[in-house]
Amino acid sequence: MKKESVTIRHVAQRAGVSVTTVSNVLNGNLRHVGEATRTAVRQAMDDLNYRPNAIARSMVRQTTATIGLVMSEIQNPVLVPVLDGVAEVLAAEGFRLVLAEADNVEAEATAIETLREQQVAGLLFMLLSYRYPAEHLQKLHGDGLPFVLLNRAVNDRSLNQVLFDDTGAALMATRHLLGLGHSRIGLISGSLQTIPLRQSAHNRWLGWRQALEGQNLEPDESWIFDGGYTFEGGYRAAQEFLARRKTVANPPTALFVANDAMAVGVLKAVQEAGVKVPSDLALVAIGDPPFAAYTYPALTTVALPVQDAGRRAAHLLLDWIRNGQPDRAQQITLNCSLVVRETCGGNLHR
Amino acid sequence: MKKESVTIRHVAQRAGVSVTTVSNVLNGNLRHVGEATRTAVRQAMDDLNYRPNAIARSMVRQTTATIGLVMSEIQNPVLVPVLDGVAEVLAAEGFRLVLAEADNVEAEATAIETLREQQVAGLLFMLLSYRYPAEHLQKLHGDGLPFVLLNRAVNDRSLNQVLFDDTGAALMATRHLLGLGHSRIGLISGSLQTIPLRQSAHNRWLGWRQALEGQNLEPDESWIFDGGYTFEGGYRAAQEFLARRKTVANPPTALFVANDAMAVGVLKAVQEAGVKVPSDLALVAIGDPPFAAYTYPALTTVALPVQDAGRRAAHLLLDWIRNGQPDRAQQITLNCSLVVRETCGGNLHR
DNA sequence: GTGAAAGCGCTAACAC
DNA sequence: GTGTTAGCGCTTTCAC
Repeated sequence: MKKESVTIRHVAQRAGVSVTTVSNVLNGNLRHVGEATRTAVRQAMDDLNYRPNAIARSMVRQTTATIGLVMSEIQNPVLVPVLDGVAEVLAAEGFRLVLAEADNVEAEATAIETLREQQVAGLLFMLLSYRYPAEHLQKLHGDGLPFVLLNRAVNDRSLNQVLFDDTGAALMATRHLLGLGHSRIGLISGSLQTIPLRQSAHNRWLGWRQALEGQNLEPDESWIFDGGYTFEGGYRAAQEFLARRKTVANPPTALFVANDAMAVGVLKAVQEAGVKVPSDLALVAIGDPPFAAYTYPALTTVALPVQDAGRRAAHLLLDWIRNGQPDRAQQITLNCSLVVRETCGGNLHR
Repeated sequence: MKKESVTIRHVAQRAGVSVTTVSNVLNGNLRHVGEATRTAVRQAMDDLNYRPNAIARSMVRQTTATIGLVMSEIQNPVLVPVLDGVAEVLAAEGFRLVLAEADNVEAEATAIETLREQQVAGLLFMLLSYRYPAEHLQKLHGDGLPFVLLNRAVNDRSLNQVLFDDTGAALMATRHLLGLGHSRIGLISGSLQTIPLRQSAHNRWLGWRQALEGQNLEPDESWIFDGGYTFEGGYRAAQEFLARRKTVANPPTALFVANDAMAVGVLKAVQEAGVKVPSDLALVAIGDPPFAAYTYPALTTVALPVQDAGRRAAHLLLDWIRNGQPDRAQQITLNCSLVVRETCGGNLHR
């Protein structure tokens, strides 16, 4: 990189024009540039192997075409399609994406600071934790920096948010079981008690409750097992469930599992115990990642439009950046859809 | 963002010093700055809520603390831990990460161009395709821009690379089967025939061959089924395998499956067919993602140190950036390790 | 110890 | 249509 870089000035010189002209052809400001001049400039650029310096451009324009993405856990596979969705629209719109991981509030604050120093045009927050403080977001808001929240409800209607309808998804999942004739339905929950707590875990629990109550069934909290959203947690929770199941006359005939990773663990524990799915025990989950169709039996699950969430969030942000702050902040809640596969089987009483 | 931003000049004014002094405390150049001055400046920064402009700094320094990551498929879960490893060391070393997705050669060229316009200090390539042209990489090399290749062997010892020992992993996997007494071992391969072709698919096939040949066994190419590295492909390939298996007197007693995703599909197909793993059919795979321990039965697989690969690549790149181009390019090949779980069972003949 | 000033590569008035 | 020029916010000689 210690090569003398070729600048707009060199191009101008070689083409025998001024820097303004070069700048004009660079930016498509062609009404001011004659045909011949244009080609001459282009030629000179090619000859010199000229590459415009985006840093210098940002410097004078006082803005960048870069947005910062701060995410809580890059490792979480759920977020990968979101990232992909974001990357897709940003690339299409000519924006760059700079990544910052932040697992806790301080790290998040630091990330925001760093990103702002980079003069990002906007910020995207993609986090999973529950009851994450929102003060520094308010500060962003006050500074007029565009940002949108992805999958983190902060109960503030002044913030732009893209959310999954977790409660609705859980409702849908549980109702599917109900519709099949199940009336005793256990819950393998997300991080309800384990740390970090999750917004979605709470909402999915809520959906389960509501579905049961809607049928005048008493949600039996003793059939809730916290699986912490992991394969391992689901496996363990299922083992607990199975142990308790044997001690009781009328155990649940179905399980609502709050995500697909846990469902994989549940499936393993259940199969090891010789319990048959769906005949002995029906299972619904939430998420629908690629593997959901290839478990044995294949998971019936409520699909979350994760990639779409990324796209929507990116569009929301870009709108704000380009057209100024919208009059009202938007809370976009994404709808989910049930994907029926094999883990629920047919009607229980048929 | 249309607020008047507070600059180093404002700080200087408020602290009653020159911009030079402010710059000096900003950069820890404290030998030239008196104690009192320093605190005054710091105070002024706080008061004004000053945030240094990294763009302006890059402008004058003629370099950024940003590295570009160009990856072929963000969606591929295998790459997520790599990304995490990269992000981890870059964050620790004070570098930013800008992401660019590129699924084909032209997209890659464009991504490189964009990233270079952003004046990235270096480039990381994380791609899966096979026989990807390397000319534009040579150009980078000629321009002296630091870059390292992750998981893309280009057979050019002048390039810095971090690679998985795919052949070794396949050898290890197949030998494990051999050691258990299996002598007829089929292969569910990666994208050997499907597009895009994969370097790793070829190498894993090679490892399988070599293991067999090492025991003076003839690798029977008619027991190779291309699963394209996907759940779906693995499932289909296994169905083909099972169909053929029934038509033959001495079918393979084991399968080397070139990655874990396919192994999940294989497991499903096999279970649907009522074939028992490992008693009727043993399975080894490669990868060891989180779900590998939670399939039923749990996958015996050769673990790839993916996160470590990301870290190593990042370090290699940072070294180059900071200490100049190394005398010799490094080809780091990462070792793999067998994780024995349940899909192979015990010795065949015991 | 501290300050004045040049200039990084580019854009955008404004003048011609 | 094209050129001149003044910065964008910062770092960095070089004087004092």
